[in-house]
Amino acid sequence: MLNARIKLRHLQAFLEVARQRSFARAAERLAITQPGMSKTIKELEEILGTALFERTSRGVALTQAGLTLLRHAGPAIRALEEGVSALGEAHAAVRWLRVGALSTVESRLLPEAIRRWQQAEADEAGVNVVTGPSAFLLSRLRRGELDLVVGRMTEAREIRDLAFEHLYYERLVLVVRSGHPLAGVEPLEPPGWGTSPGCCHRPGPHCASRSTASACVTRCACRGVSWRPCRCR
DNA sequence: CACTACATTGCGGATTGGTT
DNA sequence: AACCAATCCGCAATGTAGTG
Repeated sequence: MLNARIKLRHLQAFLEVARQRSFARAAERLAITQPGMSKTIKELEEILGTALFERTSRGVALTQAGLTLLRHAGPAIRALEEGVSALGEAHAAVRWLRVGALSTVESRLLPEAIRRWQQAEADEAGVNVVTGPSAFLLSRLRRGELDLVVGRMTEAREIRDLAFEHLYYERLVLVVRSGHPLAGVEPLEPPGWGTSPGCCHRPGPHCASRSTASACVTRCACRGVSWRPCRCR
């Protein structure tokens, strides 16, 4: 239980002195007198029963106890400030739409979509965009940390219990080396790939595109195309 | 030794908060 | 509402240590 004698002013004074390394400068920053600052710190030290600063003729330095308090008081005060700030935003009725998007979506589709949405909404709602792999975005969506995700269709298991809507088709581009039999073949449709061995990114521990690879293999197999997933370097 | 920069102490008025 | 103790904070004086 926090000692009831410890007030917010004590912690604010402590943090400012720790920042400024000087009672006088900290007092100036907080708009109190230097003796007032000295007393406030002394009170806090008496309450805690330990010295927080080493006094020198040229200022002050944190003691080990001061460092320990700083590690906890700093985040605590910041959390409090953020809480008060959040209440202020809620009071001002600021709405935020939290959108998860793949990097390709973020740069191409999203800017125009956000512009249209804000025009349609005609209010002060803001948009907070988070990018990352599908699995990461979907996990945040499930935890309620995102309002919606714009990404690729993925395995049914990952989108189970989620409402989704098909937005668009994405054009895929086949890239081959110079001199490859498929280079210059036009139009290049899957049946025309013949028996050419293919290379497809195989998901590893660093990659979450398992669904992309498996879908690729499945679709090619349906068209009688030999398609061997391998790890590209 | 004088000056400067800093912290500490004592005092007192104003404010706050709990109790009746 | 009145009372009172605790708290807050400013002013003035004082102490300490580094510097030229």
